[in-house]
Amino acid sequence: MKVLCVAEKPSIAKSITEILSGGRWDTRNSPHQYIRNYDFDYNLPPPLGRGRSTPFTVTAVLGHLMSIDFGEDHRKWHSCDPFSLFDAPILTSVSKDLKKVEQNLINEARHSEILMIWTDCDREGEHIGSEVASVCRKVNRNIIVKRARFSAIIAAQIHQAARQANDLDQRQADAVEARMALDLRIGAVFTRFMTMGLQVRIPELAEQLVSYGPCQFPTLGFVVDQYNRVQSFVPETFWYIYVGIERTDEEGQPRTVEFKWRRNHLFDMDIAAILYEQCAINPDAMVLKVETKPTTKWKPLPLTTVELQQSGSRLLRMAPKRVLDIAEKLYQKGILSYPRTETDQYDKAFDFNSLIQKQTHDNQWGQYAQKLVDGAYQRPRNGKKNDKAHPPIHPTAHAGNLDGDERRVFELVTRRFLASCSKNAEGKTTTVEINIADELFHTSGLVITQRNYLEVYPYDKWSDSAVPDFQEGEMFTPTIIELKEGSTSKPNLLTEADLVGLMDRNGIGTDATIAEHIAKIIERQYVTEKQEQKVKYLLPSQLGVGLIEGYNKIDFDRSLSKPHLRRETEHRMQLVCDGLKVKREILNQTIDEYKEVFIKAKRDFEIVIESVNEYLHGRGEAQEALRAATQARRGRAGAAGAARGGRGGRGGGAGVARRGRPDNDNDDDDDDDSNPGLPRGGGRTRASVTSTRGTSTRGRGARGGAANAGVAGTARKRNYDNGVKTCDCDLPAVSRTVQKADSPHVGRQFWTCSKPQNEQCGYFEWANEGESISHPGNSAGQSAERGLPPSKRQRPSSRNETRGNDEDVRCKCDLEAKLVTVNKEGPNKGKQFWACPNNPKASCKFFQWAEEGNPGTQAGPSNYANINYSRNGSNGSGGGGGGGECFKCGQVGHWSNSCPNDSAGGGGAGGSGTGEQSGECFKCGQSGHWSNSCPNDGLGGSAAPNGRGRSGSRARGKSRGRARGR
DNA sequence: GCAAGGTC
Repeated sequence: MKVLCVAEKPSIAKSITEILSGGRWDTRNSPHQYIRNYDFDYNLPPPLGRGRSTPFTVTAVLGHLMSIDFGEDHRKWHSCDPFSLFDAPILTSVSKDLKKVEQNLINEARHSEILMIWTDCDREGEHIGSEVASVCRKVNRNIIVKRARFSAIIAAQIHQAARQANDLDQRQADAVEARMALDLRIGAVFTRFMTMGLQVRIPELAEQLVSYGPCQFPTLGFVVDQYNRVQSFVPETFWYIYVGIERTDEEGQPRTVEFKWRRNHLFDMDIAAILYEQCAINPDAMVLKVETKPTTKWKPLPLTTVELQQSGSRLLRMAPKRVLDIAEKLYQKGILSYPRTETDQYDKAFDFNSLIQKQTHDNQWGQYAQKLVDGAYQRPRNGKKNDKAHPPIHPTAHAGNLDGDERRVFELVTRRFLASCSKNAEGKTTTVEINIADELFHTSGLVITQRNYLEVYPYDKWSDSAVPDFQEGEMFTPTIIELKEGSTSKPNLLTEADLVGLMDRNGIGTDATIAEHIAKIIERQYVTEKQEQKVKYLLPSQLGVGLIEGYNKIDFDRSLSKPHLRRETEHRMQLVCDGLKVKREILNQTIDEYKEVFIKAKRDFEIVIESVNEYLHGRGEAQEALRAATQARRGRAGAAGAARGGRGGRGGGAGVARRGRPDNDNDDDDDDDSNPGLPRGGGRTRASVTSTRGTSTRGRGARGGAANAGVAGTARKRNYDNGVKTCDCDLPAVSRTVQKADSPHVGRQFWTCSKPQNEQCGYFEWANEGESISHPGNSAGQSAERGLPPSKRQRPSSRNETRGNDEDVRCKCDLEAKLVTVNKEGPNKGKQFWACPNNPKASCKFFQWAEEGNPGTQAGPSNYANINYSRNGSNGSGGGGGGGECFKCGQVGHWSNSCPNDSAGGGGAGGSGTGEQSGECFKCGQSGHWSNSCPNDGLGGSAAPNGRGRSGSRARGKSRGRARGR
């Protein structure tokens, strides 16, 4: 009896071998240069084994083995209507470059009785396992397939995984298969449609590939949102009292001690002036309090992939993709652990000592490592994430021979590792509070008592700033008392590090692919990089803004440029994993929805074309502003000193801006503890809320919305009378109006997230032209309770299936909660509870024990029939609007998946739809032929747009719809 | 010439 073990990658195959074999194995080459086969005997007990030495072979694949594509008929762009790709057959085959990997499996499986799958313990791993099984079964029908599950490469777990191997989880594999098919179909449909549509209409884009992807577009959406936020920013002037006193410090040097006003600053100059006058008339200061407290600067958490990319981008100024590529190289050289991990906590049995020991030879951090070995070591902090597959990124060896960027990345990872194995930095802060004419001012200083991890981690800045001696009760007269003017500062464009964080928080891409998506939107010329001094920002191109704004003007239920659609796909995959849906259901449901989105996009594509054209050529101020920014960037081409730093003008000189920052804000490090993409100065605004101006309109709400202050949770008009616009947190968005007189967008309204600044999701959207935003004056919270967001009513997701049942269990995201069974040993084992169905990154952490007889537990295919009923009802009550008709027959009152006129089209849903829906040539717009055989080809780009596309395509779309309904 | 996800 022989057991064939297959890991997801060669490194894991080797690690498993080292553990199971006890260090004694033979190795053979495989047909593939990167893969080796390891042979040894292992004592596999019953029931799997016979309790005696069993021949084991361990090998690996290189991730997914198969790839999918359309058949020959549909692979050529001009051979079919993009719409037909929604239903075209998909072929699965082993990729060309992986044929040798397949051959190795075939060779080994022929002579094995058991196939043991050792892929990573996640959905993708389960799918890769199913691919391996299918290849092996082709040559050995009776091979027994077992799945070894392990969450860390440690001996106890690996042995246990082998001995308790069970079955592959077909549901997880199915979920991945659905995701793959959806990504391919949706990506291909929209990419071909957009590319061919724009190429013939806009001469500059004649050669341009205009792709759509469910991750690409939301990524671009974040960049455009932030660009718009910067454009719409309205600086607001504030005033504050500045107090300074000259004192000699401990070294006998004179210095000015600056005191901050407790009120921070006020937006009302009159009140600030009155308070200032009182201080000026009676400037005697009395020291009320001198307080010294211990303070801690926390050491960094263990390093995840996302963190590595962000730190690398911020501290080393490298593109996230480059950081990851280098980490990958170092991993292959054997000096870094696996670099794609979501885990920021170490396993209990992790061997820190020997790893730290390896670094003691380095001439930069060797001494520090030795100190850790000699007793300064402290176990790393635990983060909250664990992918159960890989430990945090850490150095596995010492490397003294690296140079360039490899050296810098290795140094960052190693210093971070050593820092995380150190003690926190400790210090003492002294706060002095004084009173002048009943106004309070304070200053503080820091004395670092133990630098600890800071010694090895220079990326974190924490510096001494001792306060000269003050005594409680002491009286003095300040050297300076001034009324100063300042201004809230403009937000910056996104940096790549910001974007990585936004994508991570919104579940766009995975730790391994986030960087690729960013690189992709740059490659597609949707976004360019803009260097400003030492920081690189992401500036959307005219094409990028034109596309996003164009699509935003089309009234989709779920915008193509927002993260919701991707989140919905994730949610549905989870339903498949949980057995609440089957693959076919979510495929049908999702494809039907996208067909409707496509029909709408096609019908209204003129809006997108106009928007792109406007940004490329239009005379509007917003368009010219963007063109100017793009051209300035090109023209500058790195010219020194041209950049202004991105922040808006501050009225009060250099000192003002610093004064506005939160207390103790000397955290100038790489911690991602705020959302840098949001307008700065918000803390100042909030501080002023507590001022004496309770009835003043200024300063009550967030900046930029002075006229709308307090007008949160506005109801959306048009098609959503009962609904509200939601942000990316799925909370009611708030409206704001651009007021800056010199802004190209002045007077324009936009939607943004209602949360406090440092918690905002990054959502930004211009209100549509002509959209009337009513101001009922209710709070966002009230709105949320009363009205459903439009998505909830119109989206045919699983959320709606049981809508109307009062006993639904919903998580805090308002998603249908998933039922989970406790597997952990203990008194609750076997009990069920409800949890948030979102992926761990987006989870709201909802928890509720399930009770017996809870109707939610019966969710299953039988509920599927309710979808249509529920949807019809909500659709009707929602007022319908232009987008509420079935795409199959064109009638309102039902959706395509329950179309009573289905047979009218003849054939399958896709087949019939294809011919009628959009069967015209892209070049001339006529039906009866495809663009590659267009008889009107000679018309050229200039003739095509005139009239034909603009009025024609829209009118045709509608008439076809009606015709089908007859 | 399309996507996103693995990995090398």
